[in-house]
Amino acid sequence: MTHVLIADDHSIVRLGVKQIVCSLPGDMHVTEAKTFDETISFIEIRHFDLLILDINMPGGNNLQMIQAVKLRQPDIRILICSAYEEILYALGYLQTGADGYIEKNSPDEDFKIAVATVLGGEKYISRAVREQLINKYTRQQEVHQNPFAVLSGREVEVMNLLTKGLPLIKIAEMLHLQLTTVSTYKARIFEKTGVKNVIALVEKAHMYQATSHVGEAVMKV
Amino acid sequence: MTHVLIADDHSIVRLGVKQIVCSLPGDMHVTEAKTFDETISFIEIRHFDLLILDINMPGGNNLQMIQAVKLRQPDIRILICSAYEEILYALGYLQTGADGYIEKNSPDEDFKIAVATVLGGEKYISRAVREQLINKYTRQQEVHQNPFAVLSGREVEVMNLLTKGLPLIKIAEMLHLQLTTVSTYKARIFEKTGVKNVIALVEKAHMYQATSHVGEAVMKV
DNA sequence: TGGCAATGTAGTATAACTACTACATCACTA
DNA sequence: TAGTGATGTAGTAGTTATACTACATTGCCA
Repeated sequence: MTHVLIADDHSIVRLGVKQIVCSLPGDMHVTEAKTFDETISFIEIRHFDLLILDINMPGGNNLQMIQAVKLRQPDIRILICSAYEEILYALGYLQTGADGYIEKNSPDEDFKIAVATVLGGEKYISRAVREQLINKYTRQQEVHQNPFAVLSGREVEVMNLLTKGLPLIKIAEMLHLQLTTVSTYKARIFEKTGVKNVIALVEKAHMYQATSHVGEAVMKV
Repeated sequence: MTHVLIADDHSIVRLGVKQIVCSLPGDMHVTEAKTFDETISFIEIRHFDLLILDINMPGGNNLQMIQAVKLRQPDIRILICSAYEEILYALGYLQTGADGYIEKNSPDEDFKIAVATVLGGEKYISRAVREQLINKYTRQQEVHQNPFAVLSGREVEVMNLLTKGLPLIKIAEMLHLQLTTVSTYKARIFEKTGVKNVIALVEKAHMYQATSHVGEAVMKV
């Protein structure tokens, strides 16, 4: 008997995932959780083989969720299921201890493969993420999965002000720089972190706030 | 034979919805669309009794979708299915021509009731929205602490695009408005919600999206 | 140790955005 | 029913941001 816990705040999504899970060979027993707190409660009282976790649910949404789960059941498999653009976040989650990461808009077939793979004890990595991984390793040195680690000191300063919603002109004043200089930093930050607008930047910052070196970089200013 | 078209960009959601639909009595025939364009294509070539529409899908996301659909099949029923906090937007959609509005995180039972109700030719209104309607008519006494409740339909549309980080110029194109018009909405949204920049807006939106259950609990007091 | 990439800085031209104002509808209220 | 406020829409003029380019400095590695 395989015990699967599906954690997603959308019941319709749970239903879909449940169907995927039940379509797989083996005797599946599915439990559903609507919030992260609920998820933790279940994990504390029962054993599960697999947790399929929506990272965008109330009370959750960051890397710490993985640790919170693994702390209670170190041998549980975790398949992250998310609406986010996979390639941006997958590596971070995988490194923190997740066993797979799949986007909600993946085809059913991929979903089945993901669940089966993770249940089988292997990591599930979609082709896109696999390529990203390879790129990371063929590049120099250790995997900085944290995109903020590559920012320079000045860039970090600007980023911190940007993510507060301050206009460039104010930032320029504060740092005693020309507007255009700040603009250049902004462009470089966007490029390095792979985002297209401040909102995405803020979201990305949220994702990495748990593990980032950004705080340190700010301190040394 | 009842023909149902499910429009959602997440296949897992389509799967869930399909299961709900097929669990209902009657001979159900389900078609799936992944984008709004695809939805329109289907509607142009075949007749459907019911469209279950995710308002947050690529190429869609505004009130005009309803009209685009009704223009082609005036007698089609439309059930809006959304991840948004229902109570904020439902009335606007219902007024534009939708026959029902259900949140993705509603219990399966409610989902079934919604589909059945709309198929039966009636409007589906959840209790929360019903209460909102009543409140609207029995005058507004208790303050909506939700700052988004005071936004007009158009403002909500603009807000949703803004919080995705889209530049005004794109929003203007999408909604077929002048840039300056969008700018006006933006200013009004900022004023009504009491924020000074998009980032604060996004944060505020997150806040009120995460507390939806709490909100309901408050209402029945 | 010479070279190259990363960093800090900024200008010019252009594009995007905001502030302020305006006006027509519509719904509702005194 | 006239008046008032909310809504949908947009223009003008001025402000702010971007793209692209440039250049000096620094650190590091071959």
